[in-house]
Amino acid sequence: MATMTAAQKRSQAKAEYDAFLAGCPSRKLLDRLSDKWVTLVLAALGSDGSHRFGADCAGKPRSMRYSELSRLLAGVSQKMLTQTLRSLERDGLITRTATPTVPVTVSYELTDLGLSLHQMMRGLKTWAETHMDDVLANRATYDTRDA
Amino acid sequence: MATMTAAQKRSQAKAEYDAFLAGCPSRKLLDRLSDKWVTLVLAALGSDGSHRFGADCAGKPRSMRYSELSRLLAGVSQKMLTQTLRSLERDGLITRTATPTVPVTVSYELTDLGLSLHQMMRGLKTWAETHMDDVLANRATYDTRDA
DNA sequence: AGGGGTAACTTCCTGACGGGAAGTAGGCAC
DNA sequence: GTGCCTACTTCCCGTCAGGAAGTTACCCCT
Repeated sequence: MATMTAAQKRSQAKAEYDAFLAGCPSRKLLDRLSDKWVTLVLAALGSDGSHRFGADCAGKPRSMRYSELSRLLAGVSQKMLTQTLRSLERDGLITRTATPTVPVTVSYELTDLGLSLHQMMRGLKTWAETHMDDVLANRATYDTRDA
Repeated sequence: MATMTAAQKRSQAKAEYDAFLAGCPSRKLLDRLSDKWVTLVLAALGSDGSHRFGADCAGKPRSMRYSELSRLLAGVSQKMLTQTLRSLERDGLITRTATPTVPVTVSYELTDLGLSLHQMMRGLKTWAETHMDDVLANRATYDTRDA
């Protein structure tokens, strides 16, 4: 067991996990990742704060406070934000750091694992933003095809 | 409008759509894409049928029948599969082709737009399968940290 | 000719889950 | 002491997903 190299373990994992199967753990993981808040939280933590000015900078991850995330991810309920952050922490994708300041301050940051996933998520978010027009056009065509 | 180059249109779209905003159309699109069945359907249609033998071949998209998808995506209900396929068709990501054979045969295939999204989805599915062990390890640590 | 079979849905019911809003802890400023 | 701040937690309720049964349309078999 301990005699396997990382590469061996990786190839074995690749062979054993199949997200198409319902019972597979990786399927459950994929279900978890396929969550709108997960996508947005990862996209938020991965981009630097100046996404509005410089677009999505692929640079170093940034730690954000709970309230910052709450503000950036417009429309997220506090319950879902907490829940999403907890599950991401549990899965080792982000770290939670509580500093005992006046009112306790909590900051979240991507781990290396989370950073690797962030690449995917950022791509997904970017895809949605760039191909929005195509999708909208297709919808218009579809809706008028047979009224 | 028609005088803009594709690059110009793209940069404009990039500037206008921001998936972090709740009201933005791209946010709604991202929500739609962040669906476990969407991810799996796209992953299925993009991979050739021999994913079990040759893993996820990045080759040409493959048309699949309703029943094939239903079988491959273990656990999907017929209702959700139909619903997912309909919305993907509406958004121009897949095409639906009904051939009037004995019992009508319906096949689905990725469009070019869908194929570009498929790259993302395949990456996501692969990520889930390859990093499953890391996540599992992190969960074990988290759960035993404070019982 | 009538019963059975098949593909691709559609409908109905019910339980789980997400959103909204209100409540909690606890330390400091006034 | 009263109030406020952050970061949650709890409660309620509407919506939505899952499961199973029903539907349509056609052909085959007897």
